[in-house]
Amino acid sequence: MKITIEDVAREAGVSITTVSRVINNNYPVKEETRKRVEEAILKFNFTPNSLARGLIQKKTYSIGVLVPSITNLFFPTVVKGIDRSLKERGYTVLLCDTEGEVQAEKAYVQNLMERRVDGIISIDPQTENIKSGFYEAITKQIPFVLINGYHRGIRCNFVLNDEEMGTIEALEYLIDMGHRNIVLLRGDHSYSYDLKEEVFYDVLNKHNILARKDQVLSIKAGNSIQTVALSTELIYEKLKESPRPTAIFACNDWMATGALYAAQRLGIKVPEQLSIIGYDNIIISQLSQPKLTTVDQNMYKLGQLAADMLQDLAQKKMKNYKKIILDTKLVKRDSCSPM
Amino acid sequence: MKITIEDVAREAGVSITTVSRVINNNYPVKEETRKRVEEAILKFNFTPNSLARGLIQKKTYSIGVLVPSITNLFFPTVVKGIDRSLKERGYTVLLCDTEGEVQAEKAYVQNLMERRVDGIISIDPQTENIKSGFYEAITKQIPFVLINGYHRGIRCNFVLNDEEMGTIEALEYLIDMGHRNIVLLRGDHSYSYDLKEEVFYDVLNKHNILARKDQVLSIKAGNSIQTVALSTELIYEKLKESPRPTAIFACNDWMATGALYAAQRLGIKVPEQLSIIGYDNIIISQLSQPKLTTVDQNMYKLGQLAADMLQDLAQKKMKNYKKIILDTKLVKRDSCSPM
DNA sequence: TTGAAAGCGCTAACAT
DNA sequence: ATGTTAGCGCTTTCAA
Repeated sequence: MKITIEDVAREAGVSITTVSRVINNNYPVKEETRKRVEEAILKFNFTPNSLARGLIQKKTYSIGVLVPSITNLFFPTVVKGIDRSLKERGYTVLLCDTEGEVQAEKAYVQNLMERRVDGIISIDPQTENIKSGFYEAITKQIPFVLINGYHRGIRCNFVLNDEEMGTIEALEYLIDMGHRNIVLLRGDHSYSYDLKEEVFYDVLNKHNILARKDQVLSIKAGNSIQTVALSTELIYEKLKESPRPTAIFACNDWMATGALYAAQRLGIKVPEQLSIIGYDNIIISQLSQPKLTTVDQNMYKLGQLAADMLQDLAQKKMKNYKKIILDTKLVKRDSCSPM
Repeated sequence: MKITIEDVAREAGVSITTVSRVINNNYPVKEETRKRVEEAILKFNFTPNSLARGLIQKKTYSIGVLVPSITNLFFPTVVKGIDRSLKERGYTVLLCDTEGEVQAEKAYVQNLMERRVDGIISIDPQTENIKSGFYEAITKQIPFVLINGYHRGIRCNFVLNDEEMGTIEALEYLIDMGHRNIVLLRGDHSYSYDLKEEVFYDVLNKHNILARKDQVLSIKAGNSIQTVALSTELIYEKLKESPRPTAIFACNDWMATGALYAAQRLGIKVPEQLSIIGYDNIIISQLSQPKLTTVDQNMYKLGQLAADMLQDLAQKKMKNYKKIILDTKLVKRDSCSPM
């Protein structure tokens, strides 16, 4: 049988109240009594039951984190940011890998609420669950923060990357270097890709560059190792065209890597004959040769800020819905050069 | 105020027991009554408190997972394996990132025990905590499984990679291809590196190849993006020697990538003039050109098996300490060739 | 400085 | 098929 506070109290010859006070160190206890209690705790190897405590205090010192997939290179860093920020305050993370499924996401949230977590963070949530009002409803029930994802007119707390600015900056960097024939490489469907494509047309227009539909290329699997091969093929064909594009803006670093390989296969020199720019600044962007110029999302900070916001929410420091928009940063490495 | 089972009972005009029965669906309830209860639950948006349930049932449907660092490319896949296996049974993962610190590891375990998790899995734990008997003690208190790490004569449950066999297979693959001047590239300190170095000497001896000390190269930061640059430098110098090594066995894929870059910088063709073999089969091994031949650790399966073992432990299906040793597999790609 | 007792929200005997 | 009641292990008034 598991040792309880009562066993300890009996052993030490005090009441359970006193034992509780020793454990929590929240009320005066005579030094001698404390010593006796501590000895009993050690003797029995007593481990307080935090379920019982949570039941009373209505606080579990745990928070739920939803991720589409923990094996995606993007998310572990965000989780780490959350973890580091929360750990200092004694919180533990319940990790929920939704596999990007709408239903799983909802089920996990329900599960977390039953577990009475003190808050929930959802990273890159399914657009459907945002638009349907599901997350708006959750926001009314529990401290809740969304990282990235669709957010137009949504009454939730967000920590966002400024994907718009990031995209603009990257494109104008290319344009400033004289590039006019720029290809946008994107994935199949996601709010983020749509946004970038919109911005792509806007920026080109603004600079009086004609943007043709066939400059936008889209691949199926957008965010995994397969993306590299798919991108390689698509860009390989594209680079055979004449006139040849002089720059490629890839919606993430996998795609950029694929584009790089396509160029190398064709003997096209990067960056001399072709500039490539990625997005996300995941670890592989530092691994290719040349290293990829890319847009840094500051994933770690994203997590940190979300965790901090959750704390504010829990302490009712926030009255309204808040959106924090985080600056992106163009990381200039070796895959871009002037015409 | 939070809704409780009592509010629901009152609303539905039944006892709390009946509500409990509807929620858990574990005793017969008249169809009409059930309907009334369900309506009340919906009306109040009632979410059962799993802390209260856990307190009674002495079961939380949660397990703790310790990782040295979730941003290390190796661990997310293991975690995913655990998660997938446990999710089916309704378990949730408490993720604990120890940053590879001995004390943090112990503190997390204590924390998890207070939370009354149903079991704990520790991935690549600190050798010190194994040798000190800390984990042996834990094993007596709660279902507990270690993934990898030191295990000689330790009374704990293990799921292990057969690093010994993996190393032998890799080295003999090189030797069979005629290589005699082989370099071992390893990290600073870790049980795993020591083991591989031991095996290295053994295998070379067995094949009557003289193994000199200066064929073993060691770098500080062994398992991150920095490893690449460090390995590049070290191997760059080594490859300038004469006679030049014809093959490199790297203790992980970061190191192998670094070695590959060193060769490329010197204009040495891989695999024609130099064979390189990695270890782990993390995602970057598929990204380099040529793709790396490497030893697959089957990280996903490692996680799955640990989760399964935990279940057996919880159901007392296991009487003794068990060690599962998982086969590694040599993944032949494009970085090795005969002399 | 310490203790007695109520109760957190639920499940599980036991009754009916 | 449903209800009554006794806890699960702890914290927190309230009293001494």
